[in-house]
Amino acid sequence: MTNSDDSCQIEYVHSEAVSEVAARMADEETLFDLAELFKAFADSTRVRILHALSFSELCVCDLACILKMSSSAISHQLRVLRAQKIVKYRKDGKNAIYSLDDDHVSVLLQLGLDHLNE
Amino acid sequence: MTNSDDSCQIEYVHSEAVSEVAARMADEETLFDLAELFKAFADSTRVRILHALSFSELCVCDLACILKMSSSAISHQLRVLRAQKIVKYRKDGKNAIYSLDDDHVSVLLQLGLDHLNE
DNA sequence: AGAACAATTGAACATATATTCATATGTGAG
DNA sequence: CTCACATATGAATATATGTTCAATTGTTCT
Repeated sequence: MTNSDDSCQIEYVHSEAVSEVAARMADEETLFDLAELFKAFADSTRVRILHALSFSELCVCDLACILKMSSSAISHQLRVLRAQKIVKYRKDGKNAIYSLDDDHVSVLLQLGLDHLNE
Repeated sequence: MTNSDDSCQIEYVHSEAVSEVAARMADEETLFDLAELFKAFADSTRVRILHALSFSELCVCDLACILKMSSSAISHQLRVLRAQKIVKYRKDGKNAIYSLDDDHVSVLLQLGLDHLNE
């Protein structure tokens, strides 16, 4: 006998584990936001930007120079990173000096690298 | 005088910081792989799968039940997670029982949640 | 062997997104 | 004020990606 929800045949699966896990799941909005956060790290240009900023604060032009990309492309990506509060910046004359927003960011990057090297 | 590389006007930027950072940058391949890793976390379905697996090992059908999605959709996403060695599985009769591959995964998820709650 | 089920996979479609190009804004120098 | 420059932004395009649907594989049970 299948459940009316065709994606869930409750009679056939590990119902104890399922109900326990279902009860402990964080709300969807939180997990959605978490995915949005990881999306900010999910692009090689942005990862390179963050990796560069883990060594020193830098302006848009510096980043463009280091990554050999246009300032426009960098600026678009910094917008994504700003939106997730992953980087912050201050204005210094014509320049916008960017830096990592907090320690979580370096730690996340390092943890990712650790995973790759396991 | 601008550099021949139009994305890099070395005379105008913070050349000390730029050259120091450029020297310390990890190779592009590593950073590309790091972005690929984060991509695996950059989707709300996959985040929900991983969050669920952080409580208990589960088969595809269990996950479909918990997330109220088709087994096919879940399976496609598990493929992405397997490719990054984020989840592992064992066969148990008709079922494939999935679990998180290592502790890094839970730590990454938790660190992400910490960032959201700051 | 044949039926039922779990899981996987390929193709297709719809949506999201990264870069480019053109343009706009704001700042400092002359 | 005007020019040069740094940065930001909107539109457009090309590419990547998530889900659905259909079909396949592999297992258990009779």
